[in-house]
Amino acid sequence: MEKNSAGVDPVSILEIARRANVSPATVSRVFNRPEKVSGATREHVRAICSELGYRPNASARTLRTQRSRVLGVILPTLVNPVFAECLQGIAQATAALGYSIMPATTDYRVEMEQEAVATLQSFGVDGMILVVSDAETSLALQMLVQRHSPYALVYNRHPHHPTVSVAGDTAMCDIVHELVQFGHRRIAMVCGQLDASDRAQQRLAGFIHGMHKAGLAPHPLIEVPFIEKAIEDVAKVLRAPSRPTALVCSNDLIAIRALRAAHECGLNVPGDLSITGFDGIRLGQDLTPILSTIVQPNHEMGRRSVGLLLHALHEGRQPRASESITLPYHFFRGESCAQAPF
Amino acid sequence: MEKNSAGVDPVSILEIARRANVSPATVSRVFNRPEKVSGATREHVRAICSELGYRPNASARTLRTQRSRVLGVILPTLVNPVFAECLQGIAQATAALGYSIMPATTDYRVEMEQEAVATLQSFGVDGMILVVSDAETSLALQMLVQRHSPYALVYNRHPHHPTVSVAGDTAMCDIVHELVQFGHRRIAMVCGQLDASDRAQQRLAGFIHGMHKAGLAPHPLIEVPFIEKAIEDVAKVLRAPSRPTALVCSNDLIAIRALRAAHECGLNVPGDLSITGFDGIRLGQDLTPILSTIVQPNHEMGRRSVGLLLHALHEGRQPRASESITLPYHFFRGESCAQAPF
DNA sequence: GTGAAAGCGCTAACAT
DNA sequence: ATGTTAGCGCTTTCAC
Repeated sequence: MEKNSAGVDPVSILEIARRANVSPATVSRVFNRPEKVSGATREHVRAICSELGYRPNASARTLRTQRSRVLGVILPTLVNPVFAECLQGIAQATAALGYSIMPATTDYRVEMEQEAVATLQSFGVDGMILVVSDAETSLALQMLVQRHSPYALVYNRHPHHPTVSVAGDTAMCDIVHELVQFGHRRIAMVCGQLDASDRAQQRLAGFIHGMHKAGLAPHPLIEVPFIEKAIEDVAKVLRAPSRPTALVCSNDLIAIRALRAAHECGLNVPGDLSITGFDGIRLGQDLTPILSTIVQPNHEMGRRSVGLLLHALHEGRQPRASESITLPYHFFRGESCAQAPF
Repeated sequence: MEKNSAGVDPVSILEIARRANVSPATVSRVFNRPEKVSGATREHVRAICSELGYRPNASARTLRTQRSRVLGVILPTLVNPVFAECLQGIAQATAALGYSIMPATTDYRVEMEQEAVATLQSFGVDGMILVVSDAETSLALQMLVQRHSPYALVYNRHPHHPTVSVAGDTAMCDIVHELVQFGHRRIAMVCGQLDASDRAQQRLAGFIHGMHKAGLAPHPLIEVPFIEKAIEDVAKVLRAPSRPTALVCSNDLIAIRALRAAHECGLNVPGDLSITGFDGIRLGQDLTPILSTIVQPNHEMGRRSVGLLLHALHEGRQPRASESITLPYHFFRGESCAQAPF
C-alpha cells in the first residue's frame, strides 16, 4: 500500500460502505440526501464516518456534480484593510453556507485579473466575486461574461454588471458640502493612480461636481502614484504659498499619510488643515485625530456580494445587473476636519 | 446539450484531442511532459488550446494525481493587518510557483481550527500553513500530525513543529531594555486575551524576564479581552495615581488604541508616556507619533512558510521541526517612546 | 513519439 | 430503502 507525501491514504466512500455493510450509494445519500436513508442506517453510517474522520473527497464530488462549493475572489491587495475587511466578510458568509473560497490578489495589475480568472475557472469555482481595476474596460470581466461564468463585483459600480457598492460620487459630493459648510474654499483632492481604480475616478468626479455646485474651483489634483512617496508629495503641496485648507483623499490609507504630511509640515489637523478619507477602515476610528471619512460597510459588502451571487446560483442562473445592491454610506465627522482657519 | 449554472460547458481534453487529431494522452503530455512530445505536435496542440482558452480541469487532475497544487491557510483573522500582510506574502509566493490557496479564518476560536483543517483536507490540499491559537495544545495540529498531513506554522513557535517565526520573548526583553535605558521604571504590559494566543504568552514571558533582569517589578498586567473596550480599559489605568510611564503592548493594534487612550487622558506621547507595539504592521510607520515597535518581516514570513512547506513537499516528505526558521526582528525606535518624564 | 484503456472517488439515474 | 452501474476529466502505465 503506497502513500503520497500528503500523508496517510484518506478513507474513501468504499471503505465506509464496506465497514457499514451498505453500498457506496447509501453512504453518499447520508451526506447528500439524508432523508432518503432510514434513520437506523443513517446513524450507523454516520458513526463510522466520524470514527474514521471521513469526509467526502471534494475533487471527486466536484468532478461528478460540476459544482465545487467554492467561490473565487479576486482583489487588488490585502494590504489595504478595506479589502481585508471585505474578504473577511466574504470568508464568514461563505463558511456559514458551507462554501469555501479561493482568493487571488492582482496587486492592481490588470493582466493578473485575467490570469486569476483563468486559474479560478480551471478549479471549477461556482462563481467569482471580484474587485476589478476598471469595470468598463476589464478584459477579465469580458472573459467571465463570454463564458457565462457567474460573478459579482464589489466596490466597482457599473450599470451592466451585478455589483455591491456605495455611491462614491455622491459621497464625495457630500464631503465637499461638509467642508464648504465649514468655510473651506481652497479644497484639494489627493488620489492614487487614477487609471488603476474606477472607484477613484468616480470619487474624483463627485469631488469636481461638489466643488462646482459650491461655485468653487478645485485645486489642482494631487496624484500620489507611489504610496511610498505619498507623504512627500502631499507635503510639497502643503508647503506651497497658497496651500489648500482642506484635503479630500480618495481613500483612508492616503488620508493617513496626508495626516502625517501635515504633521511634518508643522500643520495642526484640524486647526490649520482639514483632512478627510474614504472607506471607513476600522483603524481610522482609533487614530488621533479620529479620521473623518465616508464609512462603507466593508464587511457587509463582502457578505452581500456572497448573498447576491449565491442567491442567483441557487436559482440556477447568473446574477443580474438589475440585482445590484447600493449600500448606504455615511459621513463620519471624526476629528480630522473642522472650521477653515482663515 | 445541457449546461449548468456555471455557464457554458468548458472544453475538455477530448475536445482538444479531437480538433488536434491526436489522442487525449498527447494533449495531456503537452501540459505535463512537453519534452515527450514532438515540437510540431506540441505547438499545434498549444495553438488549439489557447484558441479555445482550454485549461485542464483541476478537480479531475487532483483526483487522478492526488496532488492539488493548492495550499490551505488557516489564520485567526484578516482584520489584523499583520495576518493580512502575511497572507499577501503567502499568496504571492504560491502564485509564483503555480499554486493556489484556500484560506480560512478562525476568529480566534479553536473549534474553528479543527473545522478548517477538516474542510481543507477534504479538498485535498497539498499542505497547510497555519497560525494556531496555541501550538502546544492545538487539536487541529494533532489532527494534522496524526494524518501525516504536511503543514507549517507561522508566528507560532514550538520545538516540535516546523515553524516560521520571530523570537518574541527576546524581542520583548529588548523593548524593556530600551525603555529602561530611557529611564523608565514603572512599565506595564497591555495584552489581549492571553489564552487565545501563545505569541502573546511568549511576549509576556519576555516582558517579565526583561523586567526581572532590570531589577524591576512589573506593573499589574493590563488585559484587554475585548478590543472594543481596549481604549477604555487602558485609559482607566492611565488615570490611576501612580500610572506607568511606559506601556508595552503585545501587538500594534493594541498599541494604536493605547495611543488613543493616552490622548483621551490628556497625556502626551512620548512626552508623558512611552508606548511600544509589536508586529511591525506597515501602517504604524505612517502614524503620528510613528509607532515604536518590533518590526517583523510579515510578508517574508508568509513567503518563507510557503518555501518551507513546498520544499519538503517536492522532496516527497513532511516539513521537519528541525527546519524551522527564526527570522530576525528589529526594534524600531519610532516616535512613540522617549525619555521617562520623571 | 503516440495511442488505448484503466481508474482516481464520487453521485445520480435506474433498478429492485 | 437500498444496490448497481456509468461516467465526470484527467493522467499514466503499457503497448506499439
